[in-house]
Amino acid sequence: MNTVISKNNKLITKTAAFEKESHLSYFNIAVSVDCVIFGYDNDDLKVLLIKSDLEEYAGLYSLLGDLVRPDEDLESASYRILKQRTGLENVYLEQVQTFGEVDRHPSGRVITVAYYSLIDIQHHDLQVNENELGWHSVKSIERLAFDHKQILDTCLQRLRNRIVNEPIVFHLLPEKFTLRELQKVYEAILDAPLDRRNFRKKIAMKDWLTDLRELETDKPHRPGRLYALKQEYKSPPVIHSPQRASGNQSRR
Amino acid sequence: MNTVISKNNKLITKTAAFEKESHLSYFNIAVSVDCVIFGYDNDDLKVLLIKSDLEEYAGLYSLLGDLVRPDEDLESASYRILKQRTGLENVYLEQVQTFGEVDRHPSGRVITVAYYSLIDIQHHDLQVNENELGWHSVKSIERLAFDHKQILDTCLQRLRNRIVNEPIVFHLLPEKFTLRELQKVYEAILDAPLDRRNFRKKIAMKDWLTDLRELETDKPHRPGRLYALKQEYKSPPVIHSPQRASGNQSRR
DNA sequence: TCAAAAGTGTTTTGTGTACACCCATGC
DNA sequence: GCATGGGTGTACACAAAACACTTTTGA
Repeated sequence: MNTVISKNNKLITKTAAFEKESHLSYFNIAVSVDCVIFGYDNDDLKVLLIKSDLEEYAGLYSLLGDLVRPDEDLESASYRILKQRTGLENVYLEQVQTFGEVDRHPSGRVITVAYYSLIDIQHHDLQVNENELGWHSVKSIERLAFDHKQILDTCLQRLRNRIVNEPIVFHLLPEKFTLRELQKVYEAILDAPLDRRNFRKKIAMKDWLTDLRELETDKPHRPGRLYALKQEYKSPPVIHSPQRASGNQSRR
Repeated sequence: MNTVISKNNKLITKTAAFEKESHLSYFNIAVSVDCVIFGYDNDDLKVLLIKSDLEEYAGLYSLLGDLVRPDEDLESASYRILKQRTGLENVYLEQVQTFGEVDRHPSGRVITVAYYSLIDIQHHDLQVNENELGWHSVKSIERLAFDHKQILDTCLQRLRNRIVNEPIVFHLLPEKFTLRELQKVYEAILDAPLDRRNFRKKIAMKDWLTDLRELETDKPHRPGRLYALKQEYKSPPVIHSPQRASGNQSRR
């Protein structure tokens, strides 16, 4: 934005300071971030929710979010929430969409920037159950506080689109995993069964994995090979969620 | 729609009221929308820009944007800008991403929600040139005020992804058009040449068009057939930009 | 020896891509 | 009759999808 149109439509050059003064009255919209924190456990895609503390939504759960502070970036706010709630620092985070309907929040005008995040549910040291914070099966969720059901649906759809071409589901898994485990993650996210041979072929083509030449243990059946994501794809978390083209472009 | 919540609104419980009070100091982030308004003319993708009126960015152009008012939705703000600047009301609009770095705006903390829009450049009745408002070839743009170059790039990437599967480029064209004109729009957006026969085959497969059984006129060569987008795809503008799956899903 | 899952290939179908010739029109 | 773009089909390569049997392990 540059600009408010002056009444007489003249081009007025002004300093930023002046502009700030003249628009102080607009500075009364709050900005929050809401994080859809996905985890995977027991062949099931989960999301981290907390009991809403607003009476308007008594009994309903909501996503984890907080107001953005004036001196913090949107991503920083999301990482702050993730750290607070899960104790994790290096997580995958992607901005999805901003929800800003006038009446979406009963406390006043709050627009919220939605992020989703993928974490290894086994691996965090979070304070689940404190404040009725806990994991919920995504499929079973029917209502949430605010417009959070819509936000969840939007983020889930984005996740489904992303996993096809981007090596990100690995954030949900431990370091070492079998192809069966990987397939089950995909099936849980897509909520659809996949053909085993075709799945393995497709994953092999992506060339994302290293064969660790180890076998899983303590399974009551033939053990599977263990794989890990190749180092080059273990990128640091995405700081500024980029647009990704649907094909063809370079990889860092 | 309710607007700003009054201080003594009964619906606000202690908790909500307390939350608002305790966070009043956070209510000083401004929210803006910025619109990347695309047009198509002379085989070239254009974007509508205005000379920045901030001294910090003297001489640079910027996107069209404005602060969001406390009582207006994000989309409403975008439509307001579009109406103001182009006179058009029923335009295609899609939310893309929100940019919120602390220091992205010299006037203070302003986070901005980026939208892109597609309009028929011939058809609007806009006040171009007033305030140095005008169309610029997207390819030629090297710098913009603020982070607007990044916003433009992000929106362009989104547009490129969308046009493959969604019948939206038609918003850039007049009602009737030939397949050559359509192909040129795709080439301009994708910035790549396309094979004519393959292009026609692909468009035919989409089944988006009606053959009007008319020919273009006044061309110094064999006239092409005129087509129009099928009525069922002439959807009203997208109010709340949805997530679209990348494949496989049903078509209305 | 049984239960459970691992591992593996071939065929068919559809899609993407490369490529060349004749046709209709205005000038 | 020539310049300009309109209109069309085929062959190949590759990816997606359907589909079944043998192997390995622990209990």
